[in-house]
Amino acid sequence: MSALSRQRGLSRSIEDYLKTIYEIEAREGAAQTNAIAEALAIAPPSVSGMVKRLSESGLLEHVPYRGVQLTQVGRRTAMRVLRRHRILEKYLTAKLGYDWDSVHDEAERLEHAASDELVERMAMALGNPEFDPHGAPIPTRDGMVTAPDLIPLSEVEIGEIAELRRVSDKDSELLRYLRSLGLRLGVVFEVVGRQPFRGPVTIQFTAPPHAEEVVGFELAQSLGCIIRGDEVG
Amino acid sequence: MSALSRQRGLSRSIEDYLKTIYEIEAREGAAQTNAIAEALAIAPPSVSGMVKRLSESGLLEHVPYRGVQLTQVGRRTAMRVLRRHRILEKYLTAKLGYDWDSVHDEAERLEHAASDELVERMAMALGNPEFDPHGAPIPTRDGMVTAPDLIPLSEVEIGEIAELRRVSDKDSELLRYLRSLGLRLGVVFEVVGRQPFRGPVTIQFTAPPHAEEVVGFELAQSLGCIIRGDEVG
DNA sequence: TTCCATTTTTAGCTTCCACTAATAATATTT
DNA sequence: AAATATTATTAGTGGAAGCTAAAAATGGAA
Repeated sequence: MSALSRQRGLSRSIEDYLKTIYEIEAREGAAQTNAIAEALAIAPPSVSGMVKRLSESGLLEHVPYRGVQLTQVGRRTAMRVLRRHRILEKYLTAKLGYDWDSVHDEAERLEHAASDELVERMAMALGNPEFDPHGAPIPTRDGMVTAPDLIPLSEVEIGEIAELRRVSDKDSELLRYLRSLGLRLGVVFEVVGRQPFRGPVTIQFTAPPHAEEVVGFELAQSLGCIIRGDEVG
Repeated sequence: MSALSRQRGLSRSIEDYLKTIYEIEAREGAAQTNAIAEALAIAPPSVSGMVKRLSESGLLEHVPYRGVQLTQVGRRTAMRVLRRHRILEKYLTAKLGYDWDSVHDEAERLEHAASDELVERMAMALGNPEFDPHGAPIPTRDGMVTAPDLIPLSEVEIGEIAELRRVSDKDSELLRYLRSLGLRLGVVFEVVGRQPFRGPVTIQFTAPPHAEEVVGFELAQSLGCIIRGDEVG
């Protein structure tokens, strides 16, 4: 019985690995060593070592040279960390005046120190929110997430009215840029132009002053929207 | 230039050492190895090792076989940690429903993860409180503490009216016991009995229902009071 | 199929920070 | 002053988690 099997005593590192692996797995099916290393900004051999320990303690399964998948236990742990992170982000913005571009780093550190009790108290104080300030769904206490079906802005057709529902929380410079464009969660706009060959998307806000903005294709891919219906021709 | 000289990058361990050394030093003039070890619940040789590293990086001065004193830099750091801890305690009790007996452990972990910015936002949200939930003074941003002059309950004379102003935050069982006696901060009582030879102190609350309680000498030593004036004979 | 690029792993080090066992220095008592 | 008790330090170890350099496995291209 390894040292990992303490009650809540998973190290900061391990929590970070599990959370990261969960995210990569959700995106790509399995998490490869290099992808994990890059996401955590550490060297690949360090990942190999940790993966071995984590699989020995039953948190994930590892097919050498293939990749890694969380076990039930691993996934549940990852969800707990993710819940902590997202509730913290929500609390910090809602109650302590943080902006969506500054909240990630703070939550990143706090998620390893905050007890489940604290996080549940925060959730309570917030009225059990379903989404964090970037639109990411907050897992429930029993580890369920239900992400609404969103469409990347890059795939919204010309003439459609869409609402911004989700952005990535990772890059704070990008988040500041989005805010400067008026792209906050819940904002509604019409797609008025789309250049071919992965070209930029032009949008026009439906609310006055109906500003028009141009968004690069890559960025547009990362913006999750729902369609609000077509404009009346 | 050692690894310690990073911006805010003092490890959790180091922050704990500095805070603990500050507290012992405040109580006893200098912090001895064994006292530090006991306070941190680690073995004395571990302290010897860390003390060497800390003194090499200028955070404290060490006279072998004598003890340890913080330098200016070390003291300032300790005060920052202490400020973080106490504001966190205050915030958690004031805003998130924690009790004075459960708040210490949570703050103990968060104090190493919370940024100064977060702590200042909390302080702001609280109206810049001067005391934590146990009556300990919160250091200012520039590292000043002014502790009011308190008298241990064990030294309050019979017939004097006193107000409870400070308790230790370390032992949560004890804090629950105090609460069960009605001994909260700000409560006012008269000392109606004092047994000699370090015997118990009997108090009677001035507020209805004027309950009488008996407090052991050791406990009475740890309760900080201010005298509110004598009873009118 | 053979070769090359990519991806992963092994081997071997380093730092941090704890531990135990043994030793040394200081303080106290006789 | 000698003997004892207390206190602190050295010496050596261990685990967690990172690193680099070198080797190995895999998969795609020639």
